[in-house]
Amino acid sequence: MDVIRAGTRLLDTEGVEKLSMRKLANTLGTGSSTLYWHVRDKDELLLLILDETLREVTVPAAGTWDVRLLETLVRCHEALLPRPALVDVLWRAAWELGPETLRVADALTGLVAESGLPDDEVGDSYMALITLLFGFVAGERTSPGNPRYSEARAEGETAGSGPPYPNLMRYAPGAGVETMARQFRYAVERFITGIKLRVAEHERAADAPRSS
Amino acid sequence: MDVIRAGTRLLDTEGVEKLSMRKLANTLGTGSSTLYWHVRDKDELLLLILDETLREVTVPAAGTWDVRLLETLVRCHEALLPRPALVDVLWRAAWELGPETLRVADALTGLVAESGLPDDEVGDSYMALITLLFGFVAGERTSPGNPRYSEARAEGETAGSGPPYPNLMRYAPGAGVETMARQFRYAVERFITGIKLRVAEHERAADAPRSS
DNA sequence: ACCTGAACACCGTTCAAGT
DNA sequence: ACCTGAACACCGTTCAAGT
Repeated sequence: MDVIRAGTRLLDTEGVEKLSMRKLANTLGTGSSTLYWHVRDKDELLLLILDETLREVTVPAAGTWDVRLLETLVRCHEALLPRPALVDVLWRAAWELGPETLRVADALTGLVAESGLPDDEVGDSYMALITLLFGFVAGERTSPGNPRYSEARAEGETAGSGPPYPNLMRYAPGAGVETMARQFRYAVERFITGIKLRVAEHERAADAPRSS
Repeated sequence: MDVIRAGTRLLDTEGVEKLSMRKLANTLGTGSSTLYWHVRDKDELLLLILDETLREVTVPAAGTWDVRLLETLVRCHEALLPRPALVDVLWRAAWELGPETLRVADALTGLVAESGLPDDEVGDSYMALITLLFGFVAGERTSPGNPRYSEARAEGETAGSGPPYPNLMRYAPGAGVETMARQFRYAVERFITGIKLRVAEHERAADAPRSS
């Protein structure tokens, strides 16, 4: 009666919309009420699955903060991508998270702090980075490869007198999982660059405090 | 029988979890089946509400691309924040969006393109920015001010031998809507800085093509 | 300590039937 | 063209009762 293992398998094979307490109970050969002895409610079940999912995420020990930060975030992205529904748990649970989740969160915060950013900006940058992570994962919740873009493009072009949304037509990216991974990496890289420049700004202000 | 107006009011007064087709029909004094003559399904209803919500977002005409981009994103954030559930529509609908939504999306893409980024990076940067937008809005879906953090902090400190998650304890930001707005602005500012540095990199490579 | 059946209070959507 | 009632196929959760 390993509820979280069965739940994980159901999540992986069928997707979230199929993961109901009743269906889960069914695969275990019982009624749904039985589950509530093993787990407080559905939220707790998903939270436990989330924590198990993040167990595999290790934090590189060597290297500069920027590459370790990028690498850790990419590993989180890879871990969450097969189960994108779990980001909703992260958003919902706010602070009541499992130990593995908190471990990764703490490590990410520490890496951001290593950048040399002033203390009061570490939280903001951490927040921005996990928001990118959650957002890029969330975008995968309902798009299993979705090729709807080409339809939209075709529609736009047939509507005469030029495409009504020229910038979207011209620059809109494709879909696909390898694209998403690249886009996430690109986003984090640009943001980390932004952090570095911010740190340099602060250092310049500290070196020559009376020049401005 | 203005379904989208009634739906919007229900969404604003009661929240998404209360916005069901049955309850909405109830406030209109009919059965839920009646709604399906006016609207294809619940998704279309939310999509129409989303488009109406984004109508108020205007794009500043004057100024450099960076401040116009930041300002437009902040306006989107302000518009969506009272109805955070609508970001799920954006993620779900992929490309079948309303005209107002596409207008704003096209404007944002155009502003990113103005940065001077190479064409193949415009889409990636646009994606990153709307992911930040969606993510920061999504974070508000279930946290109406949530002050859970102080509890977690207290719990951590009483657990003896120092806090188990030192970085989280030290740098974790507070909650509150004014904080979220500031955090979003901070995130976009850092990312735009990252874009600028990227553009400079490309320009340097173009000016001295045989130096590397 | 663990499991059961039945019930409560909901959902979105469809569809034949009415006016 | 617009609305109705009844039904279908679901949800999460509770709770007295069993072993």
